[in-house]
Amino acid sequence: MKITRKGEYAMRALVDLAQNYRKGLRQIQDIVREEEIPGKFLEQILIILKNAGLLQSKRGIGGGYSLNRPPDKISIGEVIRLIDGPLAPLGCVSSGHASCSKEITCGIRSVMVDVENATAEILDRVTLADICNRTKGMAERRAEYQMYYI
Amino acid sequence: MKITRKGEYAMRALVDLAQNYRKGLRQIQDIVREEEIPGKFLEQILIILKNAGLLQSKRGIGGGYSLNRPPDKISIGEVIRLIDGPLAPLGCVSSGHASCSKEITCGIRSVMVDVENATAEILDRVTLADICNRTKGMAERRAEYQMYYI
DNA sequence: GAAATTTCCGATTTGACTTATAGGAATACT
DNA sequence: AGTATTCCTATAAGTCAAATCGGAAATTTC
Repeated sequence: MKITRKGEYAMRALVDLAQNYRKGLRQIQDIVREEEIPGKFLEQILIILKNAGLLQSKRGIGGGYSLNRPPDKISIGEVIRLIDGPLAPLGCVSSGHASCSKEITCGIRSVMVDVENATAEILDRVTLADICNRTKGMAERRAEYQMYYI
Repeated sequence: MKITRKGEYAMRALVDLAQNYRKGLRQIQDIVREEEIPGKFLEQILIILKNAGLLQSKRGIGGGYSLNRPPDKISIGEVIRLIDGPLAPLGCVSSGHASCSKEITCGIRSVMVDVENATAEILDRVTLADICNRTKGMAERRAEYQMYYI
């Protein structure tokens, strides 16, 4: 599995929206300014997220985006699968893929299934809310360090 | 982390060589025939593996390749890192990468570090010998199933 | 209802990288 | 000498991610 820039942008945007949950609608340009993501590219991404039911949107003046579920109900795994596809590092692992000539007896494949499961175990458990907390915790610890340094 | 075709070919070739460990040298064409890998492409891959010390080679008539270490001393992780690069699913996770603007406080990054560690945990532990055993075990179980089916 | 703002949509371009091929040089055996 | 094999470099071809462009549809404001 590879997380593309698209997937990274999606996560960053969602974390941004999670940090602003219940503060009304947030416009693309707000996110662009904060996260330094190409606007037109982000546009496409947000539409995907919206069509998948993760976001809610409104057009026109005063419009924008907001999370359609609480931040603790959206996992990173869900996002990455939506944007970048299956978590498996090898194509033949994903179901419905029949290219592997010796699929049934392929030992390599079975290892990659293990990797996929281990990855899913993590990414399906971590939510946007967790990311916010981690980020916050890190910022605080960093502030402490700065204190000592002075 | 994404495993490219190149990486997959490398693993397949190495497993092939592991299955023929201590049976003398094996030529590119032997592997090509068995594994259905483009010959000239495989050539480049084997050279990389050789230069990294995984393989031993000999030119001319009767030449070929063989593992330079026992199959249980070569891990899949070592191979993938060599061919396809770092195991992290996100660029900013790999050491020496300074592009992430908010690197220190980036919660996403810390999750990806977890994924990288979990992946490495598996891939660095599984060796070519393990793959051979898994493949063998699967083939046997498959044979049993065939028996019942008749 | 006209104008302004914002999301929505599709096509297209650009660039980088993976995949593969081509041609020959170096080496080793018979 | 001749043949078989690995080794090396260049380059073509194909694929896909990343980004841009231009405009359509919806919503609010005046």
